[in-house]
Amino acid sequence: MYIQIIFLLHLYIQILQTQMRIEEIIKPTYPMAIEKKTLLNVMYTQNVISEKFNEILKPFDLSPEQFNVLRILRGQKGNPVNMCTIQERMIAKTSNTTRLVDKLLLKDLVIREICPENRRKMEITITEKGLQLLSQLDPIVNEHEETFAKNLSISELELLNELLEKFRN
Amino acid sequence: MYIQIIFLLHLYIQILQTQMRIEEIIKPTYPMAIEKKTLLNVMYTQNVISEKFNEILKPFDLSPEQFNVLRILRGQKGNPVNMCTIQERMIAKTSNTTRLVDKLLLKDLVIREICPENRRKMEITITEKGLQLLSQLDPIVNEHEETFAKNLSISELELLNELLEKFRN
DNA sequence: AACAAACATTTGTACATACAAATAATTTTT
DNA sequence: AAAAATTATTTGTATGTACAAATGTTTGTT
Repeated sequence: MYIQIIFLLHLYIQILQTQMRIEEIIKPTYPMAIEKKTLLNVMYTQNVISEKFNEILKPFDLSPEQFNVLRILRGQKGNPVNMCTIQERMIAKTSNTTRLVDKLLLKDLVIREICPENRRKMEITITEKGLQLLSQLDPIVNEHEETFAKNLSISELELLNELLEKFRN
Repeated sequence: MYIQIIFLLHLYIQILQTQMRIEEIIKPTYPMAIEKKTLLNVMYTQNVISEKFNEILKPFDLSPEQFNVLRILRGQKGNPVNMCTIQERMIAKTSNTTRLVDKLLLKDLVIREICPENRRKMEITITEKGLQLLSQLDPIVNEHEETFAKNLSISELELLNELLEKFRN
């Protein structure tokens, strides 16, 4: 099954930096159906991207989710953002914005205040320290994104986008 | 950033079943660079696949990881598998096979015995109940995998695989 | 045989997801 | 104005990941 194989693949991520076809990585005993193989390939590719992104954030002591919240806050250009807005921007399913923001508070990356107009609401603002951290990360994150695309031409990238959009219905 | 946007997209998964381009989903204020867009598209597509797979498993009270372990055990055709083999097949990084197997034990889907030849080792075997659960899931999981591919021709699928392999280096 | 090293698994901790329930403030209804 | 409904956030619980340390067993060395 693909989940099973996906994780098997993890083994190889650190070892192999060269381009490999999915069969070379998972070495199935029987030839895999193209349908299954494609699904696997999407899963695996996302995995590689996430792995690298985690490595980028690790030295900055940020989780991808914390980074995510900081980016949302910066996007508001200094205006405070309340919890439910952050939540909406992150996921439909109620993840735990409260606890994420707690962690950011401990690191002095954000400020949390009660909204004077509506005391149910909280106003979260990114601090100068938070902004500095993000600007430190900006070039690294941009480089990360561009690295993946560099092996494909513009028209190949466009084609890949089209195929992915068709694939997921 | 893509993580930020990826989760935003979640909002739309339940609402939209029709084919959409990535820009229509995330509605960026400025046109997104094709490099960033492609990365996003991979992340989002994996997300859609995982979501659907979770939904499939939920009525069976199985997590993807638990399903994964059961599949590994079935693959051994009745032979017991020890913890480190399961661990290897799942991930390089030491995830928590012990606690995953604990959960499966509670549901009587597996048996855990001390290996008589080497008392450090544990022998994990899938039970009849576990096998029955998997065979119930088989057609649903297969259908799930094939659904995604059905909008693409064989040559498009092959092309998608090639592009993904190039993309991740 | 005793000690160290290696191996297999378990346990602990911090953090994240997913979901449900609780709490508190505000708005709507009667 | 009081009760009900809605809204915003927090808290709780179960589960999973990621990583480090602890435990128990076997193997290798002297």
